[in-house]
Amino acid sequence: MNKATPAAEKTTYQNVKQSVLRRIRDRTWAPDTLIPNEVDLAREFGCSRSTVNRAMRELAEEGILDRKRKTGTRVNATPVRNAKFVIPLVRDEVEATGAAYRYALVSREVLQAPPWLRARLNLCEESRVLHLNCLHFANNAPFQFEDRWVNIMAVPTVEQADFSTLGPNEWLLSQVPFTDVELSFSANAADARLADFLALNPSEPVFTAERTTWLKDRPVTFARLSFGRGYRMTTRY
Amino acid sequence: MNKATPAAEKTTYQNVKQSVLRRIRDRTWAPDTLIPNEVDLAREFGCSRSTVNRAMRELAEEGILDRKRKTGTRVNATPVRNAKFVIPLVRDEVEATGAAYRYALVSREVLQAPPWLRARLNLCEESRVLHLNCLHFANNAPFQFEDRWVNIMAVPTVEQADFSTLGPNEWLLSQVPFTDVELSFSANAADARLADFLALNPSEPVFTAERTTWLKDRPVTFARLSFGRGYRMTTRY
DNA sequence: CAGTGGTCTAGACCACACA
DNA sequence: GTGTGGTCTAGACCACTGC
Repeated sequence: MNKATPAAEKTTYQNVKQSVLRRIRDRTWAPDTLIPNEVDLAREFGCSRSTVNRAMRELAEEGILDRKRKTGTRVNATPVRNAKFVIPLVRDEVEATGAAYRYALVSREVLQAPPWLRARLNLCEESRVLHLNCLHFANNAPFQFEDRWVNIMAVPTVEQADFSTLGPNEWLLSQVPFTDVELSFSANAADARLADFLALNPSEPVFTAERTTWLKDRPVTFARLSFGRGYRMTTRY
Repeated sequence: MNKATPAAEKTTYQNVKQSVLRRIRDRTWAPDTLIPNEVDLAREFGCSRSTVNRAMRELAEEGILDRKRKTGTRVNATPVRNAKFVIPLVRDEVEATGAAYRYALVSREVLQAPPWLRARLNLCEESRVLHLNCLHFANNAPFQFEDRWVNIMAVPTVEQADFSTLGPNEWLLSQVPFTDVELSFSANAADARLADFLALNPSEPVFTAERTTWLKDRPVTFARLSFGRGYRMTTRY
């Protein structure tokens, strides 16, 4: 095979994406412009329609283009960019920084679901829940405080589980499937207990994540994760 | 045409995704299991390999599966789920709640880039930047304070732009292309100025987003967006 | 080397949305 | 009706990677 005389390279969907992005950037196709249809683009780029389709579909998923049947494809004027965040296990997040991960169980109790939780998870009045408080450390400094509630009816085996060495998040992930997740981030002031656990000053700001998961309309668990001082969640795209 | 006797439906990639997810949930394919290859799955599902491929590719993108050539496709033991956040314009975010959006320019000045900004954006010493402070209101209550810095060398026309009625974010989006974005969220305490602008108590926690954008290695702008009391960023998947 | 996923093709039919 | 994107197919070649 003669590598010095390469055959005409095929146009890939990546090529098409790059070309389209270039035209958008250099304003060949300004915002709100209607761009040619897939058949024409395929002819122009010298590739099949499927290749163009994949390129355009991905650009639409990324929020760059807006596609509609019959109307055609338009350059999105306000690129409502989708930021993707990777939500790792605490253990992985800590170890990724090179720090040693340590987990500790703070408390564990089974009780009737309190009203606020019943409302949030849509539980009936006599629902029993497992309530856990845990701490996750990075190099022995508190990294995350986990306040977790598990719906026992949805996960009966949770009552027998031993959470003294393995965190509930890892346990649940390996034991319980889920279909839906709601994730919410906010900034809150540390109360006395939280300040204590995370070694913060009272009312210091705390980055908070709340996660609720369901298995087909059945609530499984609610967790409030409070992060230590200086935590940032970062992404690039 | 007899609709009562529908032809055998074709298997779609959505069907395949659902089937695969079901098998993962009911532990037919437990975590870490190696699942059949695309050719076998196509035969089993009665569809073409391309259809299976698309289903599996999307599940891998979503973090459910882990795919490797030669090795095959494995069920991800720790579903490092990718959470997608839609990052809209402030205007759209406010108006989506039904509130009236209002924008106000607080201050505007051209100056030498301060050292911290030079370091952050990798600017040379004599770089000039436009510094803007803006407020975004929802029903006349402060919603977001925007502290923005624009690299004039990257966007020369910004010096002539009028930001008294249109926010810099909207202006930049419509005027300047970009290739890379870094986005970072954190919780911070309000300083006196911020408390003033956002009608907060001093040192109250503030949800903060910082966004830096580049156009091919050339830094374009850095913005720190501080949100008013009670702000949440939420997503479902 | 051989098995797996990654991609391209050419053609086909369909679903939607606008006129 | 008609034009657009959405998807499926059957087959092909390629690229990576573990043996």
